[in-house]
Amino acid sequence: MDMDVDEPTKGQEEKQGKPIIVVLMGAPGSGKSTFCEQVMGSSVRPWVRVCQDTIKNGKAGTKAQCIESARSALREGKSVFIDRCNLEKEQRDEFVKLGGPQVDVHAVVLDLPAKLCISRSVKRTGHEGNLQGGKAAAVVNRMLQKKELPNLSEGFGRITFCQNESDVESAIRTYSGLGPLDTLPHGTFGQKSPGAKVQLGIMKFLKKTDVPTNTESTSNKVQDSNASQITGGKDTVKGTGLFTESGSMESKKGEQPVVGSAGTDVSLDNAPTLAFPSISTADFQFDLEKASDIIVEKVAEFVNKLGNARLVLVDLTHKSKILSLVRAKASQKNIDSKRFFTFVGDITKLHSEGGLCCNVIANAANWRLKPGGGGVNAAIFNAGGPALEVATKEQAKSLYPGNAVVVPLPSTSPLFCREGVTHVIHVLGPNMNPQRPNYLDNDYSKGCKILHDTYTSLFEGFASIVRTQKKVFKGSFGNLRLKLPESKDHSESGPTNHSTNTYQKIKREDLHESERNKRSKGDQAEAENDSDSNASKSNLHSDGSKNKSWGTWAQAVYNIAMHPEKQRDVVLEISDDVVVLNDLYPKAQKHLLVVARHPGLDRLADVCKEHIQLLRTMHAVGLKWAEKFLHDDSTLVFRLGYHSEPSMRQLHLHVISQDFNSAHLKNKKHWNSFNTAFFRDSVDVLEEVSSDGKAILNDDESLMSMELRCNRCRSAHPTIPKLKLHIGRCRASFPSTLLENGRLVTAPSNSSNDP
DNA sequence: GTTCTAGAAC
DNA sequence: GTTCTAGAAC
Repeated sequence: MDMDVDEPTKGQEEKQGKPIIVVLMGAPGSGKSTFCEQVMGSSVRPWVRVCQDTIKNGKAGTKAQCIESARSALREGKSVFIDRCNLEKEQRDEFVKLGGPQVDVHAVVLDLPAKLCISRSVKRTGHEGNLQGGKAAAVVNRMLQKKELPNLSEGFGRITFCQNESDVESAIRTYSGLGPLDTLPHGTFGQKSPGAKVQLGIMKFLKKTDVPTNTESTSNKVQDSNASQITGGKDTVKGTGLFTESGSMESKKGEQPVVGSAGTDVSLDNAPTLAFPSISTADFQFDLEKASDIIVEKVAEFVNKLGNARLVLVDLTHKSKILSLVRAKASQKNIDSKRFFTFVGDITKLHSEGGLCCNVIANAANWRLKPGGGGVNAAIFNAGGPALEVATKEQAKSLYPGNAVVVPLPSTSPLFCREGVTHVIHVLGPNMNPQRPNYLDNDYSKGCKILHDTYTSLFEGFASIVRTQKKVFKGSFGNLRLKLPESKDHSESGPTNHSTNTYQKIKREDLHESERNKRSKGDQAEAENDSDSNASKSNLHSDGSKNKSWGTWAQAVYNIAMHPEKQRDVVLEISDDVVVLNDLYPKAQKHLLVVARHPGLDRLADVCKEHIQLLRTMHAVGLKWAEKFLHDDSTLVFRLGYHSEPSMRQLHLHVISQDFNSAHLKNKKHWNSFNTAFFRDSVDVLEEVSSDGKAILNDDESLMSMELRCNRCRSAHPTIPKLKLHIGRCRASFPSTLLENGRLVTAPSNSSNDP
């Protein structure tokens, strides 16, 4: 149903592979050039950066020059970044006009805090626009006053708003990941409050200093300062009537100086807030009394370290036993109810349905960090969408009980747009449910320790987010004198350095870099000694239409053919025309290669009439070896032939026994490359080349994904292991086509030798 | 060509 | 939870 709608457009777009023109918008210092560099540095799509600051031989040029340069790049099928401020609609109009049915127009808005842009502009020394020093602040300020945020009606197919570093990173990832034919969904992404002049993230902090003059209605204010429980949901309107359950706290809290604290409440309502479910007490069946003790103990430990940040324990129902236990114990411990309280509502809809702003939510995850499984985990992954899944994968692949992983939420996630959630912290608590992994078998001494660790990891993860946000804010608005209390511990460098990230893998590319350099140097040295060194870089087919470059790994057979004396241990036979060697990864009991030594003959496609004698020699040599093996084991059956499109450079004839009994035969391609039309029997190739001057090639990729059929009885098998099981037993005779024309090579008196 | 690994399929 | 495939890395 969905497919019917999606398929036609998708198909069209894939065929066309439309270039994209991305109009970047942002003040100097907003990171436009960095954005381009980062995408272009890792993208496989051809990108051109059109930068007005450098367009005239490295010097600043005109808008017209940019338009012309963009137009010509698009004509060549390249995608284009327009790297200039483009803050006003009029400045963008002509770039938008470059779009059309053949070109997709996107906007990426780097709407970062003004102070951040200014401080970057001031600091930079080698900026291409030469906007440095004190002038920068004035220029940036003036430009931002004229700022007109784009909208789709201007002609953009897609607009991405980035309001902080993590938005920018997410947008970079999105564009870096685009292959040459990929397209992105249309629409507006990442805009939090359309038309808002002040950014949400800043409002959060401005509130506190703003209070005296702030007349804005605080529609989100749901909290009575005496209350320890707040209820979400539209029907359960906020009011003192709700708080009857917390009567025991009221008397105690009443002693606190709450009068005149309304302003503080407003600021707290916008303070960094972590909403978390009770860990391990639902599906993992952890004892509620013990769990509530631990929650309260950990909250008491952290709540004062977090400045004005808040912790909120969330459950779905008023009847929640864990909520009432925790409320009671928190009240006994005199925990500040403004900084910690319980809340009834859906943790994925705290803002939209409960009116509670939480920038961080915790997830009671599973150890694989995968969606599903029901409960909070399923709900959060559902609400977070694919963006959460992807972002999670980037941080960690699994989680041990007691640990947490902080995941910055991309702006494309609905949780980000709708609920204002910037981070999800996955935690895995101890499990007391025998049906679930890591069952602790009622060992509560272990269980309690793990639950302690879980909350410690969770709250530390949250603390690191708070610290990072504070740092960004201080860096850009230091002159506003924030009233956020300092936290004691500055040793952690931020959420991405959180201890649980040890699961992250070091990129393989980095490890291989030096190795790769060594090898390519070696190849070069070798190529220089060869008369046909060009062939190693690009290779022209006989029809002249097709170029292919061979990877380093694909040169091994070629190297042996050219210098067999260097690799005597693998070579079985050397003549002027051929070398014979055992396939390094034989796909059957006997599997040889007869390799042509003729330079420039990379593959069957390169073969023409003049090579017929060479092909006959190769066939004769292959046959000789097959017969030798048959002499030792008459039950073997051989086939001689070529791959239509080989993986290894240099024409080679496979001599392979038809048992395919080998641990190296592992996948569909291995099987199908020897058992479909992709494999060209040597006898047929000889006929074709002598009559037509060239061999027929069946190099269609689809042959490699054909169903797996037995080479004798032609029965189909679902997997390689099952196929191998079958061919180990199948004694059916070979198909008639193989029995004709000498395609199969058997022992001379094979049948009479059978017992 | 292989190895590695995520994730689909069972 | 395990087996198997497929895609990307070299």
